[in-house]
Amino acid sequence: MSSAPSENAAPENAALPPARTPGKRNAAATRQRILDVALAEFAEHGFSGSRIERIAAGASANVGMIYHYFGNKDDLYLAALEASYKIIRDREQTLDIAHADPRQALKALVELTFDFLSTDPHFVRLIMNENLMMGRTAQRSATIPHMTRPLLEQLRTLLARGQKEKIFHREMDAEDLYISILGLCFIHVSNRYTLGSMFQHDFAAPDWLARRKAIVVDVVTRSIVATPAR
Amino acid sequence: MSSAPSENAAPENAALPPARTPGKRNAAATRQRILDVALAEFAEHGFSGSRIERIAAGASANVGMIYHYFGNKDDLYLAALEASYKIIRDREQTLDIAHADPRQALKALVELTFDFLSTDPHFVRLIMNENLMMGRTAQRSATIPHMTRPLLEQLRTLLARGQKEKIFHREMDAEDLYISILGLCFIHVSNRYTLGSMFQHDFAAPDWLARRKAIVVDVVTRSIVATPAR
Amino acid sequence: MSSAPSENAAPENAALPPARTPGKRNAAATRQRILDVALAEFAEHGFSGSRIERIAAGASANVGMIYHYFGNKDDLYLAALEASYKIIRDREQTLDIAHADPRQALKALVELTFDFLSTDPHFVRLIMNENLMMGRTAQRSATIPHMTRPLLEQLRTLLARGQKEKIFHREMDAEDLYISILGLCFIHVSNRYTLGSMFQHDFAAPDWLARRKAIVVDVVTRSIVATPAR
Amino acid sequence: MSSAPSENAAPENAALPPARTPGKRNAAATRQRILDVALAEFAEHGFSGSRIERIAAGASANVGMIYHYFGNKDDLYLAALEASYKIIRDREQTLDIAHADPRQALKALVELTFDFLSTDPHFVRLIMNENLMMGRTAQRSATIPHMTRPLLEQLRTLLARGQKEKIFHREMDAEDLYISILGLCFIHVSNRYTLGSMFQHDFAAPDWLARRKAIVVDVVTRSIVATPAR
DNA sequence: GATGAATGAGAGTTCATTCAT
DNA sequence: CATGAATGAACTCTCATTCAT
Repeated sequence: MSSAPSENAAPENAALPPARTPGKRNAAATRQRILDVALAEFAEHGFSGSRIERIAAGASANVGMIYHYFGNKDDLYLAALEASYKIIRDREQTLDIAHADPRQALKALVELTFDFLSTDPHFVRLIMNENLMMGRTAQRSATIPHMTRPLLEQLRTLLARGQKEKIFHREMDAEDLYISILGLCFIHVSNRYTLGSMFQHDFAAPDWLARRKAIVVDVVTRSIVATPAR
Repeated sequence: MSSAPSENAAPENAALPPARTPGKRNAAATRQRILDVALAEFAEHGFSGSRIERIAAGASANVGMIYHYFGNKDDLYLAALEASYKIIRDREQTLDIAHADPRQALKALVELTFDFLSTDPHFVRLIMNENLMMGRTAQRSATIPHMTRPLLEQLRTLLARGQKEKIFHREMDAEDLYISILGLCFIHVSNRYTLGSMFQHDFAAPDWLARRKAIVVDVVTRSIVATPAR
Repeated sequence: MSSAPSENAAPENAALPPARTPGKRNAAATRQRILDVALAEFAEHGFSGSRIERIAAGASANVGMIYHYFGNKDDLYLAALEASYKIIRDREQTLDIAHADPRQALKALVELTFDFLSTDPHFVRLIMNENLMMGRTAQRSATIPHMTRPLLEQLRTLLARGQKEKIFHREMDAEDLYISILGLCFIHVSNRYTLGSMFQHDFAAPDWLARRKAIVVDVVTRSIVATPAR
Repeated sequence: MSSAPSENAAPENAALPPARTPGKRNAAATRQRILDVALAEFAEHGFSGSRIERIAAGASANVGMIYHYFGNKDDLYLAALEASYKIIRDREQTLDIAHADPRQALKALVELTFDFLSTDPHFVRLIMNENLMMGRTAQRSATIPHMTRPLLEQLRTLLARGQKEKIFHREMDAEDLYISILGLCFIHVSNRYTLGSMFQHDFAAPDWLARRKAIVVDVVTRSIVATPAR
């Protein structure tokens, strides 16, 4: 159920002996379990379709605990959304754009995005749901609006270097490039089921994903590399 | 509110032989009004978030009528989804791919897709919602799974001609091309709000759309046109 | 669907050529069809469980007709109840108690009651339902309260003759005898399903009914025939 | 209102260790109150005619609690039916058939049945309703189908002894005898209102019941006792 | 006479939230 | 900290009844 328990729960549990004090359960751990389950629930059912009671049961907690730790359904959803964003942000930081060949760096960036969106079972669905809700919750968040800052910075650096080196000849904006990458990496996940019923195959199959990833890298690269006059 | 104004509003103004009172005792009109409002409601609130009562009120009907004509909420949603698909399908048929220069035809196709997805206030949201529901309803539909047949045929014809004429040198699959086009035309609509909070501007602004459309056409074109060895 | 179409509908249809005047349907026949279907519906589903729309559909009529002919659901139920009672009353009149040996006459009466209750698919269920509704409708009826008059008269005559002839030595009241007969003839029909789940066989099977009928005749007879001092 | 006052009301008046507020925050008591009221409601109005809201109000609970404890209306009805059966079963176990004179034992059994059916305000109506619903719920029950096992065993024992002692000469089956008893004890309760409107008196009047009980005992006894050749 | 569209009240059921223990 | 009983508002759906045509 948990999308990334190791990264979130691990620090809490690290120093804890397996046997806890009987009367007092581990508060932080309970909170984290609720959050993990909530993230999965909201991703799977959307906001309206998610059930507080199901989250409580899934986290081996009870409804009261959710209200104790998170206030209400809206705020729990906000917390889940932020937690989900944090995962991708942390992932992006692992890239080292600066010291690579721009073309290789671009490839690495696209592949990371493609892999993350294709692999994380919750992120795309949460984003879709949030957009269906017209960004109501993301706007309330103190952290989400800035989430892609680092990625964009990397992209800008990368673009500038490529253009200076005449590898990328076009004056493409980082924003435009980012949106193209996102669109090409997002669609087969977001539209997995409607595409599936159109083309009659599974858009999450590993083989298909591997082939598609190469195509996406190619499409993105072709869109900015300098070409002899055409 | 009406997603199919031509079919609904037109007869009222034109010369109708039976000449009935618009909102009263008119089965077909009532059914259509319900369907139009339901389409908007489901697009705006998703399935769970949509309210039968709100649809009834919006259609100047009452709850009983909805159940009389559509059976239940699920089937009303199915009808709305099918009606929405029908609109884009009809639009696509207006394209004349066969008799144009492949490059121009591709451009026309991309622009039509871009414009439709950017303009229709309901289609993208319905598709997103349907995917969040794991395609549960699209699978039940007798018509939806075949909806992109004609479009794909057009795309295959176009690709074949372009490749024969050596304008398109790549052996790109129609499916792959379609998904790239869809991804590039879909993302700024589907992710309008989360992108908006990242980049702090409105992704539905006409100026931005016009510029972006050109970029998308460019990215798609570059992805398949023959280029001198690179 | 009709519980006794021959007795009720026959006179209406007798003189009618198969082709009716197109514009005007046969009013009396429609009314009768509704009544027949209503009787079956009320017997099958009880008052609350019966559906006006289902009755209309079953009678190949429409809801408006039911209100036109019968006023409302309550009055339709009353009409159905009275129609059902009329059937058993007519049946009882076929007995000729006066000119038979008292013991034979008693047997004939018991068998007639047993057969009617076991055979008519609706009567017992309507009576049960009416009793569950605390006789609310039977009390409103002008005809129902007198329905068993003739039967009781026959029973009184029969008892008096049997006692005068010293065949029936007991001073049993006609009412008491009637209730015993009714109880013994009613229970396997009224409690068909709960008895069925207790004894694991079908209480409407012809074989069982034939055997049981003999037992009931025997029990009733033994209850009133004169016996040497015991 | 309560069908099982011993289990419900007694603890309140007795010395209860936890001593909770009667109507508040007491799961078992709330559940029992709902069940008691539901039993009465279903007996009075039948399944379709019963109202969840009325049951909640009658039990000083709210609608949600009913769904919390019983799932849905169907299952609440099942619980009520089982509870009602349990009452008569327990009552029957109080009889000591084995050590009495067969004739006396038979009399005791008939009188117990007669009294229970005449006295319990709910049982007969629930059985009638269940049969109108074609035993749909009794069949789902794990306990009901076996409910008359013990009674039938008693009856078989009693019959065998009576026949061995030449008091009962007939080879009457226990099932046949049971059905006769049930029919004779059931009819004035099940058909209380239709009989009432026929005979113009109250079939629940104590005087009438006392007289009738003697008759029923007599009819049953005569049906199986050995008689000199007739 | 006949049709079926339309109405409105109310039924069963669900669910976020509160609160006594 | 933790539990789960209790609440009340709302939601989907049904149905007897009316009424324009």
